[in-house]
Amino acid sequence: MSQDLPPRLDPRSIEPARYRGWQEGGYFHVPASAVLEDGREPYVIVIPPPNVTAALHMGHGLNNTVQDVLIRWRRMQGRATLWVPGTDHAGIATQNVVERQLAAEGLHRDDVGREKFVERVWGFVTETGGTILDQLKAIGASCDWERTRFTLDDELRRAVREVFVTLYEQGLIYRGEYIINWCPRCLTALSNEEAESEETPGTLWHLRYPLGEEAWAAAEAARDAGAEAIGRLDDGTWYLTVSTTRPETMLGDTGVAVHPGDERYEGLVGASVHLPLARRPIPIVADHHVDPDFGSGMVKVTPAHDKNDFEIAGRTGLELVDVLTPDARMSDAVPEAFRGLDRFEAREAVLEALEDAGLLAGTDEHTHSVPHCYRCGTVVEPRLSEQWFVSMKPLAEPALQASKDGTVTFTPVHWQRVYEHWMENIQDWCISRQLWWGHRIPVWYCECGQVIVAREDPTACTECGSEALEQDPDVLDTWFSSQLWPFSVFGWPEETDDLKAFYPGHTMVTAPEILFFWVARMIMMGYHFRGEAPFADVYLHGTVRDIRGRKMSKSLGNGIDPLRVVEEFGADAMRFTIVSQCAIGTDISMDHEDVEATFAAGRNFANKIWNAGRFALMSVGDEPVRSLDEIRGDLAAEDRWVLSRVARAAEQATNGLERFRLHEVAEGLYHHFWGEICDWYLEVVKSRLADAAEPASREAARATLVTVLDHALRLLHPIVPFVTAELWARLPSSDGDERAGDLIVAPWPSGTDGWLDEDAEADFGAFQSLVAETRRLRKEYGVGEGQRVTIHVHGGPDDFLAGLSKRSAALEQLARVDAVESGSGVGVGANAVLPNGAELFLPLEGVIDVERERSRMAAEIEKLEGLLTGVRARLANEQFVNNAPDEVVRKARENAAQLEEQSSKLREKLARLAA
RNA sequence: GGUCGCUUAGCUCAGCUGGUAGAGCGCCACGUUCACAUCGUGGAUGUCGCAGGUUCGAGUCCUGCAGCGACCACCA
Repeated sequence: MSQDLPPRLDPRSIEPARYRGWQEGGYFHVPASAVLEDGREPYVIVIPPPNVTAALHMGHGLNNTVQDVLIRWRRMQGRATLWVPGTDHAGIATQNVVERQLAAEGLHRDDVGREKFVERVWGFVTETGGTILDQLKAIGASCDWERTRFTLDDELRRAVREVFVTLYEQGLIYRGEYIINWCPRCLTALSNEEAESEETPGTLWHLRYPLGEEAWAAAEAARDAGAEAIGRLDDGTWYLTVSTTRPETMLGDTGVAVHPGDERYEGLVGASVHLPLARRPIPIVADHHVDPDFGSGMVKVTPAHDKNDFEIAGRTGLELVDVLTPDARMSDAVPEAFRGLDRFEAREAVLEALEDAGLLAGTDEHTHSVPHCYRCGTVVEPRLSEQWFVSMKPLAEPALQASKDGTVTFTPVHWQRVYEHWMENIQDWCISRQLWWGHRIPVWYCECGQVIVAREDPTACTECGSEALEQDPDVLDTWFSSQLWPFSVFGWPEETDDLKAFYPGHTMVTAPEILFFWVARMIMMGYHFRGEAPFADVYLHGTVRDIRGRKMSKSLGNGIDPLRVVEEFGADAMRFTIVSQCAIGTDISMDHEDVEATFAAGRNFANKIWNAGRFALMSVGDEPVRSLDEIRGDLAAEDRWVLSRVARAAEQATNGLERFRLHEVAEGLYHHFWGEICDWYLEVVKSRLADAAEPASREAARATLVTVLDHALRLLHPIVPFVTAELWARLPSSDGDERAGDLIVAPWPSGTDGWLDEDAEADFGAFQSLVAETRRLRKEYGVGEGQRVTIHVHGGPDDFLAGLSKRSAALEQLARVDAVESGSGVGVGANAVLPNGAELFLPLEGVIDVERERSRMAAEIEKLEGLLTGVRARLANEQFVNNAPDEVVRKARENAAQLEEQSSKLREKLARLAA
């Protein structure tokens, strides 16, 4: 059966079928009873749910490969292993997609109305949503698909309601009018996390605000005391200077603030300022927030459009004037000339008007960070608005503690501090969104003024009995439902068996970008509603970047489609490539312009596994092999060596997986398999596997080879599941040791410590260096591959030479040595000293044409010397050294040094040949 | 502005608690005898960012400097 394996691995012909086999075998599914009744230890990962409309990209490839590696490993360890898949409804993102579709038809969401719009989104999501989960199957993700969840499932709606209402009842959710981040394009409030700041070079404009006459005397005194912000216009009016990066908001100024201790402006507090353009009087107030040392020490206060100003207003009683409409145009609160202007047009218009009035004092270059909507990139506007908030401080406490006492760990550990810093400075969370797609806020308003917050939709007012209830039009931030994911997927608030069995989970694998959006909030919710953290370890992997270090993205066109990679090179190749780059704390870089080069390592390795397996299967045949215990006495040194290496590989892999050092695991196993099993063991053991070989030795070799391959395939399976499973299924069984049905549930290698054999390792290591030195000498003296040689060995450990005689076949195979003789050897030849002290002599008389080799070398030396003489002559020429460009002289010197070295090496070689 | 990180072979990066510099890809040469040319064998290439310090010994620890980056906050 193994004979029909093709010499080249064709992933397409094995991967899909193998995956189907796993699914049909039910290997991905684990029932709660496995934990609750059978007492198996669970291992649970909940997937970071991709956006329901997303298409698989390399970021998902990375994220899910890592999860699958961990899942497969734990499953093999015998844990009741569960990976829960699902998707996120992704409020803004999904709504934007459908709105764009509507726009293509010339429609706006208002044209179709809320109900129809939501229907349409559902249609879209039902039709195209979830394809990403199918795409995950192509990369081998062993999720329990029977448990697939969607954040808008009825079950999860119930969880959201329960959490909202409970938090409300506990006073942790409240509604109020505050400055929030507003996206004028998405027309919704955003959380602080959703407003991404970006360093932007901009301008700081200095504006002059005329003072009321009653303040002129104080102004003059302030000016005389050195207050540069105070001045006098041509018409004699006294003014003060304030600065802003958003001049259009000056129309909404309702005051000017100074620091209460600022002596310069003491007499001005309480005075009035004539707000230009708006032609309103506004007062000067004192507030601690103002930094007297920054700028003029005077701040214009725009309470409806700035968070700090809003707080100043709250303390000083300044009015609130909202000068912007939701889509960021100037509102009716401003003079007619500006009404309806877009905020940026208004900026120009305001500046022009101020300039005309002689009230623009000047400008400065000013780089500051400007918040942008994380979904559409529009500049976010701080805006006064009535929204729902979660009071975070009380929730953060246990979640912070969990990090500090190690209940929850972070890898890389660096993120622990970032997490803690954020938790310590946590701010309330604005959770209402002015969208239609999402979890509707479970709050109803009655005309009598009653506010009803309820788990079930109410039919009548609890106060007046009226049935005319209006539900709050807003929906919740997407992350409000995502944060419940670790328990909502198990049916919470029902106390289900799943919940009992699988909560808390174990590992959270995700990207650092959503540490605050999601991870932190899951931990808080876990503590608040379940009394414990939803997972013990947070593994934060890097970002997938292109060769120039740019994040892969659709808009940059620098992405690599994982499905294309699977199609061309196989899922194993992609997984191995990803995992081998997965060093802790580093990003993954891939060249989108040379996809083949990027995945070559993985593809080649998968093919190597395939061929090594193919060869081993052919050599071993179908007959069952003995157990190792049975043939222990017949084991050759190389058998004991390779088993010892297997034991080390297993230990190293387990250790690496436990610490999320996936890159080390991949690299270690790669070397073990390719560098030890393929390059050495298979080559050494070839002759013993031949039909003509001595039977006891052959049986020992067969048993060892099957054991080694069995273990190697198990160790590699989490990373490259397909090719390993394909081969493993074909391994002959060993007597009295029935294999599990499929590699996916074969036991993870452990307890191989008994195979460690330092003597065997030292002994085989000496043999390896002998082979390596022999090969090197052959190459160096041009002894062709077809030419058999005799080598002489003497010195070194006593049994070294004796051991070699048993390996004549291996020496023949590895180094084309047909005889080993003891003693130092005589005549013309090459020699080398091995690390163990033994001396190796390779006679060359009669092997190569020594005279010809000598004259070839001599000729080469002559040629080098000729070149060297030329270069030296040039360097000796002062004119050349003085006049030629430095670069040229430097190169000549380097060249000379190089030639000298080459020539002296060759002379040495010639001398040895002569000896 | 605060915090943290990075700087090692042409490229992408490993190097845990200090002990003779590593991998993959790429490059050069040779090789198809029976697992694999998606292969084998051999080879070349590094003042481990710069400057000091601790040490018998520093890529690894300390200090300073330079360059790059991340996260957070934000003063108008």
